Parts: sequence; C-alpha cells; structure tokens
Amino acid sequence: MRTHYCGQVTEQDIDREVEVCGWVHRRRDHGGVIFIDLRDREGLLQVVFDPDTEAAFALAERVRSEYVLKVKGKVRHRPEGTVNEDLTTGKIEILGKELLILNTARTPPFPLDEESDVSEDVRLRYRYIDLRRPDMLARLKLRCEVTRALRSYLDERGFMDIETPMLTRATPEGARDYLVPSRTHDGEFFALPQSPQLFKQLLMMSGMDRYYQIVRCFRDEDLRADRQPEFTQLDIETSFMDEVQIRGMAEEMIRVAFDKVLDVQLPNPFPLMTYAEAMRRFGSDKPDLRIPLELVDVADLMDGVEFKVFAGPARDPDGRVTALRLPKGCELTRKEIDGYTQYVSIYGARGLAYIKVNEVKAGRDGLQSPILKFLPDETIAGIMQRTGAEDGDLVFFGADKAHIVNEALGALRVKLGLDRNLLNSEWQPLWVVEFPMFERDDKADRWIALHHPFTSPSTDSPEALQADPHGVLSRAYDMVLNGSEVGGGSERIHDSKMQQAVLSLLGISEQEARDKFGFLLDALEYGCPPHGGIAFGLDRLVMLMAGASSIREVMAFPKTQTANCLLTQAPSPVSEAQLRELGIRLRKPQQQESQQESQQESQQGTPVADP
RNA sequence: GGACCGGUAGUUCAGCUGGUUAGAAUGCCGGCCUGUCACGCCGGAGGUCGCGGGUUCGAAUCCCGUCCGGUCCGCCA
Repeated sequence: MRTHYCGQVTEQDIDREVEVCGWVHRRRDHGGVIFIDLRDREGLLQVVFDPDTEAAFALAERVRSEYVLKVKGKVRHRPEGTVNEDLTTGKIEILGKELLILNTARTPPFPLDEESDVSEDVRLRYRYIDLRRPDMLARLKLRCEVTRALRSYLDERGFMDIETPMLTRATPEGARDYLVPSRTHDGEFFALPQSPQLFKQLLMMSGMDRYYQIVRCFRDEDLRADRQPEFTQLDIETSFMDEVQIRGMAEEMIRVAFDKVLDVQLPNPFPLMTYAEAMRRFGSDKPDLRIPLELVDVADLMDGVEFKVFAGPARDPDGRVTALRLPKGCELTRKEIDGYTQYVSIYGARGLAYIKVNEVKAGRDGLQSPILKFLPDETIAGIMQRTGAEDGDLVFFGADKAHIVNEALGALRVKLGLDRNLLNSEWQPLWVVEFPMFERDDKADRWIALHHPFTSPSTDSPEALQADPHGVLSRAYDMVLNGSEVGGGSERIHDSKMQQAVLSLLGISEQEARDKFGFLLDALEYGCPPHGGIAFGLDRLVMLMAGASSIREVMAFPKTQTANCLLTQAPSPVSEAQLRELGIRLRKPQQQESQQESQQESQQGTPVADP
C-alpha cells in the first residue's frame, strides 16, 4: 500500500485499501459518526469513522482543525442519499480504520475557506497558513505553469539558462540600489542587481547567442500594487536577431503560454503601434486597448478662442488640447463629474471641462456646458464633428502642457472605461515601438535615457545622434497587455563609439563611464555581435493571467507597502558585532550623541559607512 | 516627500451627530443529535476599541501626534 495524497484518490480506487495523508479541513460529529474532511493541495476527501473502528474512533474524537493525519481505510461509494455532487469529496469516501495523528495544530487564526474574506496584513503575518487556501494555491500553481511553459518554449529553441551574479556593482542611473556592505573591502558595497542587463550583454559577447534566465531583480523604490522591491524577470537576450525577429519570437512565446495555461488564443501577430501614436490616441505609452475611448486633438480649433485655458495651451508648442468623448456620458451626475475632476487633479490637471451633448442637430442649443459661452459656433461644430459626438454623449477636455494632458486624460480614459464597464474584450496585447531615445529632464537640465543607456538608437552615426538628441528614436519595444507593461527590450548598442556617445549625452563623463562600466566598453571592442533582447515582468504577467489585482497575490512571500515582511519582521536591527565586522558604525540619535560620549551604540541608530 | 481610506472579540464587521455593563455573525470551548457536508439545537468563554497626549463631569466616538495596513501622486534608466 502506498501513501496517497487525498486529492489523488478517485472512484477508481473503490474497494481498495488506501493510506492518505493530509490536513484536517473540517471535523463534524453527527450521532455516532465522525466525519473528517482531509485536505491537501490536490483536493478534499471525506473520511468516516464509526464506533465499529473503536481505536480509530477514539482518536478521531480528539482531532481538531489543521491537525496533520495519516489515515488507513477502504475507499467506498457514499451511502444512498448522501452523495453531494457539488463537493470534491461528493461521490466517494473512506471508511477510516486506522488513524495516526502525525501532528496537532492550533486553531488557525482565520478561516481557510475560499469565500472567506481576511485582511491582507493578517494573511501576510500568517502567510504559511494563507498559502493553504485554495485561491492562493491556485495562483501559485498558475505561476508555476506559466514559468514551465515559458521555459519549455525557450529550451526547445536552444536557449541556455545561465545564472548571473546577485552581488554586483551599483549602477549610476536608474532606480535606487539595494546595497550590501563588503566585509573584505572596508567601506565598499555590492549592489543587488536591478536587472542582469550588463551581464546578459556580456554573455552575447561570449558567444552565448541565446540566453534566458528567470531571475530576481531588486529596486529600492516605493511600492505599488504592481511593484515590489524584489521581483522576478524572465530575462532574454539573443545575438544576430533584429528587433522584428525578437518581437516575433517573444510574442509567440506569450501566445503559446496563454494557449497552454489559460486556453486563450491571443492575436497573431500582436498589433504594433508607435510611441507617438499611443501618446496621441491614448495619452499613454501602455494603452489599454480594451477600452474603446480615444483622445482627439482639438488645439487647432481652439487657438483663436478667447478662453485662455484652451487658447494658451493650443498656442504653446509644448501644450496639448484634446477631447475625450464618452458615449452615453450624459448619464453622469454632477457629483460623478466632480469626482472625475478630482481624479484628474491627482495628475496635475487644473480642471476638467466638459460638454453634455443632448442633441447634436440643435447646435449650440442642444449642448450643455459651463464653457459654451467662450466658444464660437464654428469651434463647437468642429468639436462635435471631430469627436463624432452623438446625442447623449459627453465630451471631456484637457488643456495644459502636453505631459499633463496625456497623464490626466490618459488616466481618465482608463478610469471611465473601467467605471462604465466599456471593456470590449478580455485580452488586448500590443507592441509599442519607436520610443524617443532621450527625454529632457528640465529640472536637472539634462537628457535622460527613456529606456536605458545601452539601447541602440535608430541611427548608426554618433554624430547624427549628437546633432539632434531630441529627434532620435530608439530601437526599443514594450509589450503591453491590457494597459500593463509586461515586457520591454531593445536592440542594444554593439559599437563602443556609439556607446560612448550615448553615455556622454547622458552627462556621464568618459572618466566616469570608464569607472562605472569600463568592463563593458572594453568588451565591446573584442568582437561584439549585434544583439538585443527583452525582459518580462513575470509577477505582472502572472497577476494579469490570474485576474489578481496585485502582484502580492501571485508571490508566496511578498512585502508590504513600506517594504516590510510581516512574516519574518524583516528588515531588523543587527548586532553591533555584525556591523563592526562590516566597517559600519551606527549614527546615534543626536541627543544621545551629545549626552553620552561613548561606546554604548544604539541598535536603533542609522547605519553609516565608516570612512 | 505628498493626498486619500482603514485599524473595535481569533476572524469579518456594526457602533463613531460624546452618555447604562461595547454588539452581531462566524470561529473557539462544553452539552445534545445515528450520514453530516455553510448540519441543527442548548449553554459558555472571549475586548489595553492600534498607541500616546489633549478637550470634557464623561471619549471606541471630538482634536493633535504617532505607528501599522492599503490605494494613488512623486519615484520606479
């Protein structure tokens, strides 16, 4: 007899003696019979103990929720009239003959049923129990199926899984690094990788022309529902493939994964959209194409109007004036519109103008809006015509600096789509391409890389790049799914002159570049193949596939918004001895410092590097 | 760094325009019930109302501060 998981016992086992192990999901007594539902990750199975099995029955009376049991007994049909088709354990049961309590258990702090609603902090504090719940189990299973599908796709195509260091160099740009002090080099630090970007490029120079890795990445930035300080990427890099080939392969891989795991057929090919078009039509570089609303530019209709709120941005080369038509928007109450005005203010919009369209044919008289009086007839007619407004619609307006309008109306578009239930399909992937190479950071008065500084520009000439940094596009691409960026990559720079040119445009001096990644610049000179790749945010991808609202739901042990682990209480103070070994002393709270001259260093102080 | 929401029994919540002994459901404990499966019935235990301060004759309730959890802005090459 072998030990079964209780979920593996089926009708085929009827009349067989089996031995099953599991947790006690629930115990019920009725009359002289004890029912125990045993649970494992595969399912539920009901075990019945009656007084005929005296010893087992006596033990069963002691059994409580979450006890760990081993039961021997005979599988049988349920008696007439007791079958419950709704339950896993509906048609069969085990008549328990022997019972072994492998371990006792305290009553769990919250119910483990699927439907029970438990606050997230309690779940995280007892994550090991939370993970027993069917929902969590299902999501972790899904995640495993996704990674298996992705791996097998890549394995079948000759990709090599190669590990890269977790202890590496701090990067000069990008997110804040997590630092690790070096014991053997006083005052020096490793950084945990924000991504294996440079290592995978070096692997291309080593001739590993098809690399992938499912790899943990670290970024010390504030958290969101879809952002954790450590997260997992599916990281891919190839040599000799151009961006068209890489995108083709990457989207095929995602299609295969969706087909295998969810039985969902994604479009072939994914639609391709330029960054410029995405910004113009959706105000976002990761448009949610499930929402059938679009921004329509109306600046040219507004540049002559007296209303300064519109005319100003309409004449400003950095400004944007755009309209967003909401079908049946007249149903919105004043309160709801005020709510949306409040909503766009988060993104810096100073207001949200709108026109209610009662009757298009009636012209001005068929409209209702506080701004009508500022607009001449031909402007109104132009707006109606261009937005395609119909009776009962509502048209919102955004007018400001282009980036504010894009962010505010882009976000409003998504919110309206979700609030008004306008989604026209379940899955909408696309590629966004032709990103600008650089973005101007006005505050710091410098260029910053929109993607990262190793992305190839669309020109081969460093001189052309330097001549017009603003106008140069990059060979980057983002895979967007339902308004989430799930993957991003690019053709990389494989020429050391071009790499130097990009770094210098970013304000990184030759000396600094040598200091920070001289190794890359050197490597570029020893025979670097053209190469490019892509990295997927695995947590985000699985979150979308699971229909979850945060990546915490698809991670076994996530952190809270303040980057705490409620389970382990990390981060935590460390011993003074440990710090001393690392050449770190604690900066004492100021008061203490002045009062107590010396030694007694507080564990609560702020660690600083000892110079 | 900022905005907003929340913190009351093990759990999920009500109470919050100040006023008896802070409630409900569920869970837990005990008893009853000869096939339960959201079993049912009877009884019981269970609370620093996140923490600190203030206002008041009186604070879960009002005010200030703080901590924790969440959503978002900034940030995230």
